[in-house]
Amino acid sequence: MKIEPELCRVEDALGILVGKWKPIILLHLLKNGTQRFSELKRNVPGVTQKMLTKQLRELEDEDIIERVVYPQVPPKVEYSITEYGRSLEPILAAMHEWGTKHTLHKMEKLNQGSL
Amino acid sequence: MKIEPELCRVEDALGILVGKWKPIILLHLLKNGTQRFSELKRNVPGVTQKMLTKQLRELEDEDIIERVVYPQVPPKVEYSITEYGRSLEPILAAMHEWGTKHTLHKMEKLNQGSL
DNA sequence: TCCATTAGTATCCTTTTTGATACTATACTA
DNA sequence: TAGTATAGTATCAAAAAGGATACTAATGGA
Repeated sequence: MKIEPELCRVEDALGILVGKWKPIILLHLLKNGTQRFSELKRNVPGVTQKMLTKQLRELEDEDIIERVVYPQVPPKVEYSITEYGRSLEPILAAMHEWGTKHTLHKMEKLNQGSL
Repeated sequence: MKIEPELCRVEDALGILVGKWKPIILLHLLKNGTQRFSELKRNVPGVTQKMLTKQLRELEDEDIIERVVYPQVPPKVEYSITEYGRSLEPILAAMHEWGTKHTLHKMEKLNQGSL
């Protein structure tokens, strides 16, 4: 690898993905396309309104997702991945793949421990 | 992408990389090979002993790095990436690449704002 | 004898992140 | 007229992460 630690930009990508609910939010938007706030809330089990709002705002601030407000009552707000946000997909896919292997790796380790 | 949000293992990979000093520690070990504790401390500017120890322990617990203690005084402890830990390299590389583009993206955005 | 060296711990403190809960506006419906 | 629905805020509390500082053991060297 030729990443010079001094010029490292890993943190930039990491910073965007870090947040208890961000990966799952992104996966839902990538998989299902545009979603309303309430749909996301249903799809992200356990998240509170406050946290969902916060994570969405942070992703929006980084241009990863787009927020569209319809001027009506009750409110309607739709969220979707931006073109730019879609560029995170390979990273998410790589992490998912690695994570899957890592889960196995840890299970093997546990089994060894019990022999 | 075919990651089902319900079966998502992104968090596993993310969890291992998250920690204020972990990426830079990993990059140094990947680039320079085995390093002593004191070398890492020099190479990771700003880190305290406590944090360096903590992050190293966490990486060790996940089998990403290996710790070898030499029974001598003053102590000598060497850290190195494991084979397994090396499998994170593509992810780090992808994040670095993305992060580099993201830095540019943000600069463009700032410039637009000042027009 | 005193000091430096190394790889840590121990303690206390601050900051950041996350969570629980209650509250809001406004239109539509029963 | 009371209740429902939506996308939030506000406030307070708890937990997690990070940081500052001081301390330790044992050896070699001045």
